[in-house]
Amino acid sequence: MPRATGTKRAILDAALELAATRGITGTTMDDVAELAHVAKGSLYYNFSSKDKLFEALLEEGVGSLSDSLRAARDGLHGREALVALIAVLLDLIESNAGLAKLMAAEIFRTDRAWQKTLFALRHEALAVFAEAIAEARPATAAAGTSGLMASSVFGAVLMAGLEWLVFDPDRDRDEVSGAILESLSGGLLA
Amino acid sequence: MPRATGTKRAILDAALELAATRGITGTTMDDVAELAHVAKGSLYYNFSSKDKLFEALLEEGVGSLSDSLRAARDGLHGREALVALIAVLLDLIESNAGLAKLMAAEIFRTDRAWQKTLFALRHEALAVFAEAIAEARPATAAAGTSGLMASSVFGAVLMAGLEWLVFDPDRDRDEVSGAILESLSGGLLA
DNA sequence: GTCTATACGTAGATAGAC
DNA sequence: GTCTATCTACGTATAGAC
Repeated sequence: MPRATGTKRAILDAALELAATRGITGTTMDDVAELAHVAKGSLYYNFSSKDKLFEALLEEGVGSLSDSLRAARDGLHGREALVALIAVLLDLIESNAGLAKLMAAEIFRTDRAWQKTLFALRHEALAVFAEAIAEARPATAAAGTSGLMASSVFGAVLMAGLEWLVFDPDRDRDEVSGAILESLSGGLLA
Repeated sequence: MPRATGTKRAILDAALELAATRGITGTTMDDVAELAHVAKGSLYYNFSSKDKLFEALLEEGVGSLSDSLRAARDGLHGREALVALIAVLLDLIESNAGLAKLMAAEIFRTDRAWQKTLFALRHEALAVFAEAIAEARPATAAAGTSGLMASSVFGAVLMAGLEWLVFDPDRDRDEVSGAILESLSGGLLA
């Protein structure tokens, strides 16, 4: 997602890099300022508070996640659409490992200032999966469980993807992709 | 896991309850002392530091997770073993939602004082799944991807389980279980 | 073994020069 | 729009009474 330049960009990038390993609460504004090579005052000029800074960060990151997923699904149907979504999600996790870690850490917290924002974004991203699942399996849609299955699939990709990037980065990407697809293809349980 | 009584128990319970929503860094020793109805001095008498307190908490929680998984798998083979593991994991998440949230938030952080402990415990729990997968699918074992598939399955159950407990608690447990099993049975991709 | 009181460092935030 | 300097509050940890 990092694209534009300027102070805001540098701050957001630094904040993400730090929070990916230390968590948001564990990341200080002094650390962010130092890594971004700006003074702390500039942080508060560009973002009114620490909460707003990280809300902006999550909004940008998770928002673009939904966009990428929608684009990947575009024009595809049934099994094809789901396979494409899984592949793109894994790509996004790989190229935004920091954001993925942050999401994994923050997604189930309910006490945050930006809770509503994150909830809405999370819902948007999962909805893309849920829609694809509902379309592929009308019975699931009727049972009202496509949302749960979307979480299940999303969780499988997220956890396996981060396992790979954090603890086993030398492994080949295709192996990871293959393992996820096999686990979701009934290779284990069918 | 909470079983014994006494000050240590009260402290651990309070710490878990708070950290489940605020995260560990966001939980203060003052808060823990207040909720546990003990003075802050008692915290430091029973645990030498905040880090040690939470290390003990994770060790107890994640350690018992591995034990429960091993017990569930005991005597079962192939598909049966995996279905049992998934069911028990969902049970454990339901009855220890706080710990599950904590795990989700901490599992991919690499800067913690207790990192080695948590890594080992995580590995132990995943190993139970990996062994069951390797046994059920020798081809997977040969390819060396049973660990990745274990993560994938674990992530599916964890994410769907927390989605249920945190955002959709009124839903029936069997629906959740069914959705997870279906997503892992190839209902979507086969 | 648990309490109260306190020391010490640090984090978020602001003021005002440039 | 960015900087330096500073304020204030709070969090971890300790000391010492009971």
